[in-house]
Amino acid sequence: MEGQNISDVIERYLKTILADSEHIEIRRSEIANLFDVVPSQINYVIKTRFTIQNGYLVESKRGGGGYIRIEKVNLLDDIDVLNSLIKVIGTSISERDAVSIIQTLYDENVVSRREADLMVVAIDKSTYSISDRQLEDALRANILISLLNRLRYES
Amino acid sequence: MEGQNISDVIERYLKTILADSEHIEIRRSEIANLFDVVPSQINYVIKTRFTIQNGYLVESKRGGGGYIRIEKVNLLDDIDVLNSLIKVIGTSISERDAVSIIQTLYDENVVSRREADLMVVAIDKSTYSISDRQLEDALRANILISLLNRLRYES
DNA sequence: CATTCTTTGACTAATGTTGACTAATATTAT
DNA sequence: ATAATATTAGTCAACATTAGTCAAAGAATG
Repeated sequence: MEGQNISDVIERYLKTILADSEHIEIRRSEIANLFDVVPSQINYVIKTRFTIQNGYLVESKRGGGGYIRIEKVNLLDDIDVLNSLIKVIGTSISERDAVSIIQTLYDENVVSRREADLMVVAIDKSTYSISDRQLEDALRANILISLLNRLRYES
Repeated sequence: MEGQNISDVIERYLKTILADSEHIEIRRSEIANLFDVVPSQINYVIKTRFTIQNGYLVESKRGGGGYIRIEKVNLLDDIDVLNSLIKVIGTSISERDAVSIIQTLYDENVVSRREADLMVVAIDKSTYSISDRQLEDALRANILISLLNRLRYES
C-alpha cells in the first residue's frame, strides 16, 4: 500500500488538484502548514515526484508574493529516442559526438533545422572559452542533456 | 495566480497602458500614491521590469514638472538589434536579464516559441552546475551571444 | 543489517518593501 | 543675475518575505 508516509499524501493532494486544472500554484509554507511538515519537505516531494520524466514542470519565485507552480505537460512521442541519447551522453561528451547526436535529432525530425543550428551553437567548443577539456566536455553534457529534456514535452 | 506582490501589479498597470500608447509619462509620486507604496518602489519596478533587455527605454527629469517616461522600443526596426543586444550583454549577464532578452526576441517574432524555449534552457543556471556566480554569468554571456550571432544567418 | 527513502532544521539565496538621504531642476525672492 | 527655496526623481542599505540546499537523523524496506 502506498500512502503510509506524509510525502505520498502530499503528492496525492497535489495530483488530485492537477487532475482538474492544468497547473497549480502554491505557497510553500501554506502546504507545509496544511500537512504539518517543515517547508523543505515540499521541495522533497516535488523533487522526487514531480519530475519532468513524470510529465511535470515546476517553476518558482522567491520573495514577497513568491510561489511554486507545478504544471502538467504533454509528453511527446520521442521519449524513447531521447532517453537513449541521454544515456549515451552520460556525464561527458565531445563536441563531435554532440554534433552527431543533434544530427540524429534532425534526421529523426525531432527538431527543425533552425533548432538544430541553435543547439549546435550551444554546445560549440568556441562558445565556452574554457581551456580545460574535461570541464568543457562535462559542461557540454549538462547542456545537451538539458536541451534534450526540454524536447520531451511541448508548451 | 502569479503577481501577488505589488511590484507585479504596478508592472501590469504600466504595461497595460503601454499596450495602447507608444510611451507613457508618469509622475512618480502619483503612481506611488495610487498603489500606496513609497515612491522609490516605482524605481524598483522600473529597474527590474522595464529594462532595455525587455525592450523599454526610460528617461526622467527631476524638479518641478518632473516625470518618468517609459517608451516601448521596437528593437527590430533597428537593423542593429542584435548588435545592441550583444552590447548590452557584454561579458556577463544574469539569468533574469538573459531570459528577458529571449522573451523580447520571441515577442518580436525573431524566434519561435520552441526556439526560445531551447535558448532559455541553454542559459539556465541549473544546467551549468557551476557554483561560481561570476563564471556562471560569464559563461551565460558567451552562450547567449553565440546564439544571437547564429540568428544573423538565415537557414 | 545494509540500503534506500523520508523527515527535519539550520543555513543560503532570491526577490520585494521601506525610508533616509542625495541630486537635479524649477520657481521665487532679493 | 544670484541665492534661497520648493519640487521633483535617484540611490542605497536595512529589513521583510518568500523558496532552495544540504546534510544529518530517523524510518522503512528487503
